Amino acid sequence: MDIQPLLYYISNYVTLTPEEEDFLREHVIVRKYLKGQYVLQQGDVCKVSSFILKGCTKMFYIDKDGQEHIIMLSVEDWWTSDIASFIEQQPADFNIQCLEDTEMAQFQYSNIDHIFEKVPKLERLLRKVTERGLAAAQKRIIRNFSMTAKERYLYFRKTYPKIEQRIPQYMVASYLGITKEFLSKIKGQLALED
Amino acid sequence: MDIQPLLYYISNYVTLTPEEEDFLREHVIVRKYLKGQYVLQQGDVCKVSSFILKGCTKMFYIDKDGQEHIIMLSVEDWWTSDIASFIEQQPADFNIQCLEDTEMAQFQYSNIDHIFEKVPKLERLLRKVTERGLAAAQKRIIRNFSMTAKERYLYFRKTYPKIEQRIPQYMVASYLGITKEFLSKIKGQLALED
DNA sequence: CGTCTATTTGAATGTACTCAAAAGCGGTGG
DNA sequence: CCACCGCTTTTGAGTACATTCAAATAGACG
Repeated sequence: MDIQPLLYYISNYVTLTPEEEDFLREHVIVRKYLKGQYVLQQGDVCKVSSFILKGCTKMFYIDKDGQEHIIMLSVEDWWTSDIASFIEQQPADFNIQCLEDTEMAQFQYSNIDHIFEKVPKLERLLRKVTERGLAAAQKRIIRNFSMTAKERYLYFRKTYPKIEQRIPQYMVASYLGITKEFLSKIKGQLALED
Repeated sequence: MDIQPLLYYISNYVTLTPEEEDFLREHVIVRKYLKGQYVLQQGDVCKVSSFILKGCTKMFYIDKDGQEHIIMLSVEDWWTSDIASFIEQQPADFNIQCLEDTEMAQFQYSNIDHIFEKVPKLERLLRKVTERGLAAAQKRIIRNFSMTAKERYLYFRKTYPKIEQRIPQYMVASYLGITKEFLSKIKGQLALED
């Protein structure tokens, strides 16, 4: 598979010349992972920032009690990386694991400055993508503060209907910041209400 | 006051030539606000991204029950803007208000593309700052999921000791996502433990 | 069909919230 | 200097939302 979905995605932000597209093709790595494979493990340095061409991943954190907390669920046309580890090249706090067989286009830390220098439009792209990510993270913080678990679940279901169908329920619970048992009870309640 | 603190801050990320510094000086607005003044109000479009030269601000959201939730507390050398509103030029969900007399260096949406075109290093700067902001926001989401209110308060106190002293306790509570009453009880508990 | 994993259900518990009232604190004016 | 005002913090009782733990049920897959 080639990077067509990435090129199409990029065209929503900036317009690349054919030469720039070729340059990009030569400088990103297309890589396939199997379901269950780790793209990054807590403690390792995050060396790539990945665009998902096909498949699905979770980024999660294991806390001191051994509990898993999902920070982010990513599907096609989303990015995934432990950005703190990537920019500082320090050991990652987070894990990234594939929930399906997954194909990614990966930007490597080792040549990203070179890429940005040759094609400044890509730096613009990454800036804009990161800005959106930050805006989304801030709104998520607010939702976690101002909504009940039930409201957050309904929001999730409405906003990412496709994702809910692709992953087990206990992962949705983890993404929402609640236990799997409580999400089950919420769903039970909602079923009664209809 | 001039933009010296901004220039010094920038030097941690990129190295500007004297000409570029002059260009920057001519293209940012230095603006003073009094304590209590709003930099941005929910519903208005966020037209500037502000670097704090001196003072302190809160960015907050008023939910449907009229409750205030603080997303971000900013002091000297921090940025503040409703980034979602700024990048899309859509009505803001958030308010930004000064907690002290405050001076800011402001980048305007209307000429930011021009600034980035003339001094690409500034686009690099803003990309990096945004990346850090995103990394911090993700870690905050995780803290809210994996720590109790007491642990979050201790983390806040340890990480931002200066900020705690500058703002009323009920705002700290709002930033931590708890009620002012409960934070008071946590502090009572901690006082007993020593 | 059996095994493994995911989901549901229930009882007991805990963390944090609501509401109401009291106490503390800083500034202002008499 | 003290009395009062407004605002912030503290305290307490009752409650709500969500968790823990244990057990039962359901689903997926070989």
